Amino acid sequence: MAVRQKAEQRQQTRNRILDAAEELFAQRGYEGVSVRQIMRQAGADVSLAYYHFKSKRDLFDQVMLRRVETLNDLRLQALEAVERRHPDDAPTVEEIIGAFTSPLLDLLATEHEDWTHYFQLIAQINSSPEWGGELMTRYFDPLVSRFIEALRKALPDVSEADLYWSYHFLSGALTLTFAETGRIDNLSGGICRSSDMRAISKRMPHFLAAGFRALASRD
Amino acid sequence: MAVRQKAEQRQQTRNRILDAAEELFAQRGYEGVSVRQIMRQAGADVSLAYYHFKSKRDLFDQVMLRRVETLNDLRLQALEAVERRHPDDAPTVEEIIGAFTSPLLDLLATEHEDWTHYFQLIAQINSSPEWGGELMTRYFDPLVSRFIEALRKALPDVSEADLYWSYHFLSGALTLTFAETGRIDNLSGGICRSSDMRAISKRMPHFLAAGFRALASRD
DNA sequence: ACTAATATTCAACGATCGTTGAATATCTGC
DNA sequence: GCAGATATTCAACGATCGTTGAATATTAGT
Repeated sequence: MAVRQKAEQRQQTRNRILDAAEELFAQRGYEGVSVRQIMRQAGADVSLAYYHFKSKRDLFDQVMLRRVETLNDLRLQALEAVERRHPDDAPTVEEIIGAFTSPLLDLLATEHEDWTHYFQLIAQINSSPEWGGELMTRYFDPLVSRFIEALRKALPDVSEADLYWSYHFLSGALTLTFAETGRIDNLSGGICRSSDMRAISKRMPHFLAAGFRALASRD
Repeated sequence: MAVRQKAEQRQQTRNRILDAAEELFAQRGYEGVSVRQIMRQAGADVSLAYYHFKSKRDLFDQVMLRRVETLNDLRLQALEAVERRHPDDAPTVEEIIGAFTSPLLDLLATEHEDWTHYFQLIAQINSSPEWGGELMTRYFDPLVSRFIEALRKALPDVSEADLYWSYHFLSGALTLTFAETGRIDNLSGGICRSSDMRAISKRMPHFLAAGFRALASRD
């Protein structure tokens, strides 16, 4: 009974390792975690990591790759849904930014355990001089270019430089928010909570869209 | 001749170690750098690190502390200068945000080598779940609260939650921008450069001030 | 049932880690 | 110029690092 136990369990073990690596990398960074700590958390022997992955760096890359396609697909679908609702005119900046951010909020709302560490990891990579420039470009550039194209249509008079800088500010606000460091909890004395996704979705698109428009409509 | 050579050289060596640590921590993070690598770059023996500092962690803390007071002072002075120009009414949001950001731009313009690694380091800490919440609070909370107080006066109808979330988005945009990861250079195909402080100072305060106002004037 | 393939464990490698105590060089105060 | 303080070097500690090869357990194909 139970045909193909081996292939099933292979993926199961592989995912257990990826889960442990994702969580620990997100908490302490790539260099702050050892393969031994990852495998201890995964409940398996150290050398099993090198049976399933080529190296520590390869394990890290697979952690990144595992979810990036799902995320990019959801974002692209959200953008296309918004564009479908505007067959003649262009969508608003809010709608486009909403399509960029709401998949993250939805994933956290429905599958929080699975995605929270992944977003924290991306946040750290994004602001790291060593990894940020290259890795973010590699994984997200096509999708981001697609969103920037949509934003260009929504803001016909914006200059290219203003457009890219606006996106850069968006990216910073977004990644820090999803890093959930607890900073805003401390600073606000409990008024705001890092994990309050409803509070974020009510505010972030408005805040950022206003910024885009402010730069686009400058003299 | 040369009275007090020893005391002078003590500070000189100490600063050489701090410089090396600052640069390497900024590039690869706390765990990504060894004390040996730091001392190699500083051109001194490993054990000298433990003569000048208690531990690796203490060295890291001193790297943080060395510049934080200067930075906070400059920001506070900039804010007070803005407020002095408005004896009766409140300063604008742009002016307040300018006081928060322009000291960073000025330091990079005049003493780039000294400060660029420090800002990169802060950017990484800010979006790290392990360090971000606590360290940023410890070093910057009093100053940030002072700025938020000024912003509250400039936006009399804003809710507390909107105010703190707005600052959070500002903080994300600010730290990613000063992380200078080269991401925007890649994404924009060279149109924008991470190191172009003039481009940043022309855009960031406008962008962020518009965001603050958008949240403050919501129904 | 037997064999080949796959999955997992065991033991160890050389390298590097943070840290320390003792020895040595250099300067200061008298 | 000498004694004591200060700064720097040398050598080493046990622990942990990433990684590997060989041995063992488990499953798959026939």
